[in-house]
Amino acid sequence: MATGRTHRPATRSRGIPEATVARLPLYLRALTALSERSVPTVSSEELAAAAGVNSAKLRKDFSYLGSYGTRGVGYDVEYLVYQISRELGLTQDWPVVIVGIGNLGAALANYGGFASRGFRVAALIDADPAMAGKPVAGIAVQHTDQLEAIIRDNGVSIGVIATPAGAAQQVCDRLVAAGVTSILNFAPTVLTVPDGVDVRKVDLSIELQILAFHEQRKAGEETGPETGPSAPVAPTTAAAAAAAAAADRKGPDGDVPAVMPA
Amino acid sequence: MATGRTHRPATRSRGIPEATVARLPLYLRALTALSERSVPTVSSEELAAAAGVNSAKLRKDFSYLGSYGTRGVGYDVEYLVYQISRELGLTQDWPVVIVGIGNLGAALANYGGFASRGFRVAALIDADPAMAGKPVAGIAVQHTDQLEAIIRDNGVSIGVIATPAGAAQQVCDRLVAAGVTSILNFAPTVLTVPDGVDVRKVDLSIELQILAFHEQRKAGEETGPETGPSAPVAPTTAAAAAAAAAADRKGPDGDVPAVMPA
DNA sequence: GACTGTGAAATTCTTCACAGCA
DNA sequence: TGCTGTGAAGAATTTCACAGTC
Repeated sequence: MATGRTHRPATRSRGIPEATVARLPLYLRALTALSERSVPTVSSEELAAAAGVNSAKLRKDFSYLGSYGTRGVGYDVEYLVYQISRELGLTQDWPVVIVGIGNLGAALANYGGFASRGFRVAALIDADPAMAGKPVAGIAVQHTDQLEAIIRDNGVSIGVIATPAGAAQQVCDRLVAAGVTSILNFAPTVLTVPDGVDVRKVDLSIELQILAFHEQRKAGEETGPETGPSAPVAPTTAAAAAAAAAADRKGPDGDVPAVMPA
Repeated sequence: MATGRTHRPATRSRGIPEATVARLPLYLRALTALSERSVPTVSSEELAAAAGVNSAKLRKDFSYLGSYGTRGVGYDVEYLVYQISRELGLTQDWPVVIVGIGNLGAALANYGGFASRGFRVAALIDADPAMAGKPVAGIAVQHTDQLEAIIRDNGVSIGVIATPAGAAQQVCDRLVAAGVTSILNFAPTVLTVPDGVDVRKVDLSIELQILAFHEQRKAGEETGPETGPSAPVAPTTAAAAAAAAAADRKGPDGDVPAVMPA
């Protein structure tokens, strides 16, 4: 994912496997739900069911964090919430900026889960001058010109990119230059970043395509190969490709005005 | 993921690894961009760079599809676009319904990548009677009452859930009962589905938490353990947990009832 | 007796390195 | 010569199964 070097020093220091890290938020969510219901302890079996994984995997995952359970009893919910939160770095406050306030950016700004789990929306940034000053989710949108100042003034290290694909790399470069070292990318583009910067991407179109693959397979099993569940279309390859590429250029929000050549 | 049996009978030929399937959309996107620029052929090295993977992996991935390249030359762009599209089931038309037309649902409806890559938004569905009839992305929102009829009339097999977490399982059950067999879930909940139904989830909060984990580690490497990049907060564990759980219940869009101030 | 923690086996995924073909 | 296709090695992840502890 990163660049050049011998991959990343990555999951080395504490030795928590990446796959485990990716599941910790899942466990945390299930645990907070239990905590809310004042459930004092859970077994690996119960918690695993709530998190949608199997219990052996969960126990193995927790074993990387330490021995936080009690044999014959289970895990103390509150204690485990704390330990996982700490491990994930959620006991501190992470200021986040969202760049590109189209439909998606607005949805993200309004997303309750942001504000409450250690993340604070420090600023909303858009390239459209007409957006400047408008309140979205109670926060006034600021112009892209302010990007570097906002990052530095707020000590922002996490940036969310919800711009059209065409603007994403440029925005990314500016974020990184200003000091951001983690990026969540919603634009359908591969971002190039220097070593030491983490990028995670969320791509709606990709997820749907993966579903389509499995869906097609199901259909094929029932009715034989090459049979679709609905009106088969078979568009001209070139035309479809062009349309898809054009759509990508519009960005996650379609043609909604967002950040553009600043 | 699905059946209790020995998983898939692995119908001889088609043994494409899941990891490979997940990358095909990435290759497809890079290829469509090349196709648009009328580039006739690419080497594995070039295409891999464009897709953000390494070339050995790409060649291995393609080897599961067949031998579509030419030694000493590379891959024919158009041909590969077609082959991957076919493999992913994108040469047919997939009607999709989006349930939950809040900020996020509206963003999804407006997402250009949906419409152009084999997916067609067949309907937008919301539980709020006030939303019924309102046009979002050019499509009139329909009430949840119509869900089953819509699914059946349109032969929908893929559903997108963008409702609050509390409604997600119920919506999921109805979708599945009506015939949907693939679900893309944006609600921060684990969905339970019968065998044969695929669920993929997209969770903004989880992605951010994973970034925070790595971010924390970076900070720790520089300045020693337990040092934050910003104002450390250390909230009461129980309070934080309750707040987080409460936020989840509000759903991906927070508590905003409907479409943004368009 | 119940349930965790964990070596070891099994499986999946990635990378290497080179044979083989245009 | 240049680049694909792929066995084989290596790494990561998942699962098994059971010893250990409360």
